[in-house]
Amino acid sequence: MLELAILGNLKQAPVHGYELKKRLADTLGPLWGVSFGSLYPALRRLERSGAIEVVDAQEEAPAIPSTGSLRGEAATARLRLAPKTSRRARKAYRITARGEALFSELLRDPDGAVDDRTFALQLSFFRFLEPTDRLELLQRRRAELADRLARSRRNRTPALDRYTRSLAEHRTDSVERDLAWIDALIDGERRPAPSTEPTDRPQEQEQGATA
Amino acid sequence: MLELAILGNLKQAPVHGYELKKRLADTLGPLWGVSFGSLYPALRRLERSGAIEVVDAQEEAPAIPSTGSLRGEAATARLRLAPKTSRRARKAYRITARGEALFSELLRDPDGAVDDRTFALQLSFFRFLEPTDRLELLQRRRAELADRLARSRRNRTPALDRYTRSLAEHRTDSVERDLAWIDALIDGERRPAPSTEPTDRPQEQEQGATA
DNA sequence: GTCCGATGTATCGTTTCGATACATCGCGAA
DNA sequence: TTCGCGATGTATCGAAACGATACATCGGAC
Repeated sequence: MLELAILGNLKQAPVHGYELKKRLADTLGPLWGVSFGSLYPALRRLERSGAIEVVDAQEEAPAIPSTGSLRGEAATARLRLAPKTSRRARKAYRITARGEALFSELLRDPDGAVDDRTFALQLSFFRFLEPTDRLELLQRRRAELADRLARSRRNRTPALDRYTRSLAEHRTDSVERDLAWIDALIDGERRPAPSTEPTDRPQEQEQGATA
Repeated sequence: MLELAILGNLKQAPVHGYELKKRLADTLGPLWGVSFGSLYPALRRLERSGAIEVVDAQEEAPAIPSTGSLRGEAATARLRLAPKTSRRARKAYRITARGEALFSELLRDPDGAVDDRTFALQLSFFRFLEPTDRLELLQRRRAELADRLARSRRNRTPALDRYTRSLAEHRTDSVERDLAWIDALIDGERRPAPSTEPTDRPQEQEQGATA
C-alpha cells in the first residue's frame, strides 16, 4: 500500500527517502505516519522487484543522461562525492517501466477502494486514470460506504451512555458525509469536464442504472 | 492499543475470543479490523503479564449479576444452555486487579488522545473516568485537532487537479467537524449532566457533579 | 446422512510502526 | 576556533497488527 504512494510520487520525479517522506506526509495529510521503518523496507522491496532503481543523486532535476550504466560497485558509487558542493550522500530512486505497470495496476485495483487510506491514495492519483476506471473506483467506494452505513444502522446497540451515543452518532454522520462527498465526485465525473483541467474525453459513460 | 479495548470489554464480564472480536467490531465501528491475528497474541500478552486470566468456560456468567440487565446477558444466556450438550471448548478471560490498574492507566494516558483510534476507545470508556480526566483527554484531543487544522491550512499546496483539491477540502472539513464535535463534548462536560440515561449501571456512577 | 455455515482457537508470513543509531551539514555562541 | 545543536539523510530493530489460513465442532437444512 505504501508501494502505490511511493510509485505515484516517483512518477513525477526521482527523489530520495527523506524528501519522499516529507512529500508523503503532506500528500496524505498530517495523519498517516509513514515512518522510515516502513518507508525504507518498502523501497528495498520495490527495488528488489525491479519497479524502481537507484539513480546516484546530487542533481536529480535536470541534465542527467539517462543511461549512466551503473557499474558494479554500488556501494562505493553510493559514497561518491560531488566535485565541490558535497551534499550528503543520497540515493534517489527512479521508477522503471515495470514500476509504471505496477503502479497502474495498484491504482486501478477496485479492492483498494475498500480501505480508507488506499482509496484516498487512489483518488489523489486519479489524474492518471481513464474516466471509466475512475467511475469504477468511485462506485466501489460508494458501495463500501453505503454498506458501512447500513451495518451501523442495523446494529443499533442502545448505547451505554452519552459518550458512546455521541461517538456512534458522530461516526454515522461522518460516513454520511463521506458518502455525500463521493456522490458529488461521481456526479462531477459524469458531467462534462469544466474547462480548467485536462480531463480528457468525457463522452464515455452509459452507467446510469443503480441508485 | 488493543490492550485497552480488550481490558475495557473484559471489565464488564468475562468473555472468550470469538465473542470479544464481535464486540470489538461493533464497539469500534465496522471499520477497524481486529483480526484474530492480533487479538489472540494480545490476549496471550495480557495473560503473560498477569492482567487477565483464563476462566475455564461454561460458567462465565456466574452468581454476581443480581442487579440484572447486563446488556450482554442475552448473549451469555445463550451460551449457558449447556447442561449436557458439551459446547466446544472455550477459554474465557477474566480481568484481574492488575488488569484493572493497567486499564485505568491506559485509559487515562493523555498521549492516547493523539491517535484517532485510541481516542475513540478512550471516549467509549469515559464512564470509567473522573470528570477531571475526561476534560484532560478532551482538551488534549482538541489541541491535536487544532494543530492538524493549522498545519493543513499553513501547508496550502496549490492542488494539482480537482481531485486532490477536493480531497484536501474534504479532509479539512472533516477535521473541522471533529473539532466542533469535541467542543460540544467539552461543553457538555462543563454543564450539569442531564439524567436521561436508560442503561445505567448504577455502581460506577457519581459523575453528576460539575463540582 | 451429509453438506454447510456459524462458532471457536490458533499460527504463519508480511507490513507497518515507533524508537533509535548512525553520520554529515550549516550555523551561531563560547 | 571549536563546540554544540538542529536539520538532513540512511538505515535497522523489536514489537504490533494484519490478512489468510488451518484446524476442529456444532446445529440445521436438504
